[in-house]
Amino acid sequence: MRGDSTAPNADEQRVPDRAERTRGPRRALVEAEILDEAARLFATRGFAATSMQEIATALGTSRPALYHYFTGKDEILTRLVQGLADDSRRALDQAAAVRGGAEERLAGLVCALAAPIAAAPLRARLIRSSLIELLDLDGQFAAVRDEVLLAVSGVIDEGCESGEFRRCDGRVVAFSILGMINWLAWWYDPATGPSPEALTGELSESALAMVRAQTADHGPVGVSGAIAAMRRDLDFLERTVCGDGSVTKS
Amino acid sequence: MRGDSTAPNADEQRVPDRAERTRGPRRALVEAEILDEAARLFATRGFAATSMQEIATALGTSRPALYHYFTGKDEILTRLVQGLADDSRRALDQAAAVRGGAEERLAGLVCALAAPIAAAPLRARLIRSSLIELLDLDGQFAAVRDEVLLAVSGVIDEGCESGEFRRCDGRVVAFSILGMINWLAWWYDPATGPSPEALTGELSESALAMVRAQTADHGPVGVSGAIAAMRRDLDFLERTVCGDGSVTKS
DNA sequence: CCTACCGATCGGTAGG
DNA sequence: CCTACCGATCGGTAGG
Repeated sequence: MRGDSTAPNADEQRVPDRAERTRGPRRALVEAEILDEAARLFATRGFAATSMQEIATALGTSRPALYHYFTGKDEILTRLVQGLADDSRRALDQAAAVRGGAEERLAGLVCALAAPIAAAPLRARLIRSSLIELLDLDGQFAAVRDEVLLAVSGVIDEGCESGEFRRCDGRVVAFSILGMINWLAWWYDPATGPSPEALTGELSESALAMVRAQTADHGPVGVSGAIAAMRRDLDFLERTVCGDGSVTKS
Repeated sequence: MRGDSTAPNADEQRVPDRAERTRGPRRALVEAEILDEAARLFATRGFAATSMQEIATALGTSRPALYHYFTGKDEILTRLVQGLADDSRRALDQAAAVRGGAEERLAGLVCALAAPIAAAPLRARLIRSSLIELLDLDGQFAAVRDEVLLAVSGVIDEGCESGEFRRCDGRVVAFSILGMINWLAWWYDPATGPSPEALTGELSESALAMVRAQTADHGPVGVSGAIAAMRRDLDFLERTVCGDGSVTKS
């Protein structure tokens, strides 16, 4: 545990923004306002369908004024997505500090990844809805996205081999857990739903239940379930007996 | 039981399209081509960022020609989303025919909901990326979306009360399972990943593990455990496929 | 920070 | 007369 120095809110207060260092606190404040309003509009209307005029009107200012703080619409989106990438990186750092078995480390990952999404669901929606529209961003975000996937699938594979977890396709289950987490952005409302703490607890519990080794008295469900189970077992045997990496499908 | 008339592929062949009935088979074919190309472009570039010219160019035709088949860009998106809504409704019908305990019914729901997404991930992305941009569609899709949520959370609550499932927040877990399923559209590639059948099997297995009431003792692990598990699965398949006589092909 | 204004391009439709 | 299109251009509006 690294303590609360990695908490997003504390971080924003402690480390001065780039804009604050170069142009003063006033500019940083206005930029934050613009980013917040733009995030809300991009998330609800879409990036391409949101005009700079709409952002200006929502802020009670003129459209050209926005160009004093940002070079254009693209830079606003870029800054927003960079903030989301920073959230993911902080979550990885925080989860990497968790010691213990595969269960504890997976729970730490789920909580750390889900917390920033639960804190600002509207912003989190931007990842899927606007990486499409500004293709340059996808390259910037690909690195941290791959790291997240590797972290989750890695701890699942470890738990699989140690026997803590049931035999499963680490990649598919990792995507399933990430889907469970990321989907938060499209349904969770802090105002009407459970508290963020209760939510992250429930999610990590679900993720652990998903992979935890269980007793064998429940047979596989249906023919497809039995075939899927045998396929998992074959994959597991292949990895264990034949070694690692030689026959993996990317 | 409605029988196999609810299978998507069979349905398209058996029941003539609206366009086919009114304007002939030639028109229905062209409309399907336009819809397919538009879905690909909308999913990769976004709805607002895709021009009618891009759709026409990709099809090797002129832009005005598109207006002979559709009144405009909005109608193309509307038709696409209606097709996705129909998929969800067919999935609900198919899952409603499954008899058994909460486990079997939940597995049926997961398989039925995941199958059309696995079959056409690019199309499925439209739900999230373009309901934003055409607000009228959200109202049309809200009904079936609520039905899906109620079906999943309902069967979870039932399993909870009967003791089949662990105590959990049915709403949160339902959204988690739906997130796991819907996220498929953003990572699953039928060309490089597991087969759709293996995938839906894996997903329903994960969903069941997520909610199943668990016991404390762990099953056998390691190579011998995997072999023992496969022997159990083979026995199950033998009983099901050879004993029953009717091999259900899903 | 506004007013004024640009080159480019949008979705949709005319006549033939 | 029908259908299935084409080349050219409409009025508005986008980001900058």
